[in-house]
Amino acid sequence: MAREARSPFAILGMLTLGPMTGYELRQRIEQTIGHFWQESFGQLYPALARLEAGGLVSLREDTQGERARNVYSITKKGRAELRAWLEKSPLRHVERNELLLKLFFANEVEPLAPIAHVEESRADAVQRLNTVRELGATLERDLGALPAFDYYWASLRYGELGLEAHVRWCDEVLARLEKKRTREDA
Amino acid sequence: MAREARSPFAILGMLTLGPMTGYELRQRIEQTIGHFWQESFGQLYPALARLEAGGLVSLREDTQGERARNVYSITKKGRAELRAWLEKSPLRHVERNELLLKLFFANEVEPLAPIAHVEESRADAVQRLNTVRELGATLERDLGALPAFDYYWASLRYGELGLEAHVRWCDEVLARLEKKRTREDA
DNA sequence: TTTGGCATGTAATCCGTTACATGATTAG
DNA sequence: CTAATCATGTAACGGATTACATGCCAAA
Repeated sequence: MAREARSPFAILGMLTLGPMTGYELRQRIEQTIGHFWQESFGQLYPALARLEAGGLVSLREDTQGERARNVYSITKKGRAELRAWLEKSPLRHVERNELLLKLFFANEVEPLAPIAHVEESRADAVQRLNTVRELGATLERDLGALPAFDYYWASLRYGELGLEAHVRWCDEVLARLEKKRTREDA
Repeated sequence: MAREARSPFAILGMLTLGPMTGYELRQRIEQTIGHFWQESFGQLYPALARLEAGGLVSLREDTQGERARNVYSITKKGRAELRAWLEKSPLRHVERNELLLKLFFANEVEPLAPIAHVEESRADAVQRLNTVRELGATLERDLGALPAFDYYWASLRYGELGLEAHVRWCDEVLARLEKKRTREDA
């Protein structure tokens, strides 16, 4: 029951980039796919243990640096399972949107509240849009020649187009709500 | 620990539209906010029981129709808590995106797989875009005069702009991946 | 009579965050 | 010396979906 676990596949995917510790996994996930995928230690370490038990990753305990480090690598079996998963169609599921939920029932409160929510959301989106655009420039410069570049580009372009649309939506909604507010104040 | 529960507020919000059974709640949620918010019975019934225990909703057992129906209404206390929640800024959190995850590691598989995923996603978005636009027309005709109309409109407009952006993204990605495929076949 | 809709709920399982707990190394 | 970073884990808690379980009523 429940949804199929996807954290293990995110881990296997990251391990195709090279062997890593759990700690490094968390960092690299944050740096690369962090805009649309996050993992916490509470997920990572137990998931790694299960993957190792299933033979999808192998563990090398690294003691040469004096400090204990558990370095994980993807195995042949792990790579095969990852590929099979990558080829399966992703199932769409409805993302809960708390901002929209608060807006939908906003007639219960003064218009100033939803207006503030949308303004905050807009500011946040503008800021993230800048980050995404900067990241896009760096990525093209540094990794533009890699075969995987098109796929990396796709995820950034998703963020860019999505955030642009979000900002436009905020502007349209704010215009309407301001109009509504002056209308009702009169 | 864990995130604040939001299902109870979705329920309270729906109950501002009138008293309802758990079954009706599920239906009306599906019909109205279903594009960005879903609730299953596994959430609804326990949540309703807790809301009643806390005095945020009141229960009237309806036996006049011979069949047992538990009709819930929002109480004054419930409405006050709903309003307080509606005024608080929604916390943004990163939505996991399985399509992007599969694309990000798509270099592990043949390009045909990610192309198929994006094509499916595009078809799905186009279909939902049609639905949203039809819904928008009906909404304006039927509820255009309500004070809450602007808020209902906002949620539909969100879907419309978001889906348009998504379709555009699919087209851009497909163009790139097709180019990549012919390049690599040569 | 059988299918579909109305209606209520529980159980299993996994998702996911936050807090707790511990300790070594490194840079300022 | 001390703060930040590296590093590994567990515990607690609640969120959320899916499947299971049950049964009535109405319409075809």
